[in-house]
Amino acid sequence: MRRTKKERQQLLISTINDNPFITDEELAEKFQVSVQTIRLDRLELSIPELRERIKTVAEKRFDDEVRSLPIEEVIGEIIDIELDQSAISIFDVKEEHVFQRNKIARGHHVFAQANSLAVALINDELALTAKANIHFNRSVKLNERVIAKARVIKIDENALRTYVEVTSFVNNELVFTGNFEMYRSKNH
Amino acid sequence: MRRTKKERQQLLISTINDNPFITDEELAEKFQVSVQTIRLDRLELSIPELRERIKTVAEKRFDDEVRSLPIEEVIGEIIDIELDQSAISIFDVKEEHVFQRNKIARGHHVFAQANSLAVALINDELALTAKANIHFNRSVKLNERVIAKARVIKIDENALRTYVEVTSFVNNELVFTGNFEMYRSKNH
DNA sequence: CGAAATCTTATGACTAGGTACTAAGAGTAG
DNA sequence: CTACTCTTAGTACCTAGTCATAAGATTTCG
Repeated sequence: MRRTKKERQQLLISTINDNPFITDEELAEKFQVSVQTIRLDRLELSIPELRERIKTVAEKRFDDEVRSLPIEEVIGEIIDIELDQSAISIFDVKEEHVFQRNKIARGHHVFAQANSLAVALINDELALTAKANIHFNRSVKLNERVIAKARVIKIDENALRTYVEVTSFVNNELVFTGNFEMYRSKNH
Repeated sequence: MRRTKKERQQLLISTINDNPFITDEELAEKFQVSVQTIRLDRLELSIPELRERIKTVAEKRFDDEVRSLPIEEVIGEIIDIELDQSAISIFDVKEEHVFQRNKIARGHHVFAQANSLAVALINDELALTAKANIHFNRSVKLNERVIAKARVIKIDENALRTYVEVTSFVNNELVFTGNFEMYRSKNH
């Protein structure tokens, strides 16, 4: 035995882990044992065969793609609204909204909450965002609840524009401010 | 012939495209032709076999993970990137991204593409949006393809800020511009 | 030391999901 | 009717395995 069985199996785990695309034959070559030994090792360690490993990696990617695509219709739940005046929504930050690495919410979700609240506030069937000036005051983390408050600042009947200010808080701490210039299709 | 060859092959392409995990046998069943016909079709269309397809999907995921930002955290598909310099992504507007009434893309999706591109561009493990100034020039509609181009304008080493400009186009027509002030954790 | 236990290797039969090639029948257009 | 395309069938072969059995090699223990 060049290495003990235990040593080899430990190495096998980490080897496959950082390259799931390796075949039993390559592993046998690498560890200078027979292919059968590698197969027994995999059996003992419950490591699936190459093709299954690849499939798992591929499926994971596929799931991620499907999951990351749709941002729901309205981001956050509107709990109070007075058209053309003010509105409030809450948004709970979950796993799917944060960067895996540091559990900080991706900016576009916080923006999306504010933006969709601004859209909802406009009493018009066609409300679009024309411009926005936004500011992320502090980062929002996993499991925090963001409360966004939107307020109409000005309505410009001629230019068909409505100006909305949105401020978002976590525990009364300001995390985001945004000034939205919204387009509307009809005079009010 | 239940369908013409052309029709079948077109359907084959899209079927495999949205489920690369389907076998020839399942395809044969689906199109009510023999397995051999499916194989001839794949040969003509240069569509690789199931295992190769799965492998490609898996490898793509693997490659992406190695890069500075995992793919599932990006809205749109990054097709070109030079860290700290420029990047390009494409985003196809689908049903789930538009207002039901008028089939216009919700602003936050266009923003999300631009914002996540700006994040990806920063060569740092912690890149966050601090501020943004955005402008929606014209509305984006269902089935349009948005091409976002991001460019680093300035890097402020002291303030740990990187300024990124993103311009998004549909058929060479400007639909969105955004100026992002990005926070980074480390000096470059 | 020798038997028992563990570890390693070999062998054979079988599998999925194919490729590559040959052959033949069906349907259609000129 | 012939020529051609399209479809189906069948064979041999491939990879990267599984599963089961058997036997050799090595280590451990009494």
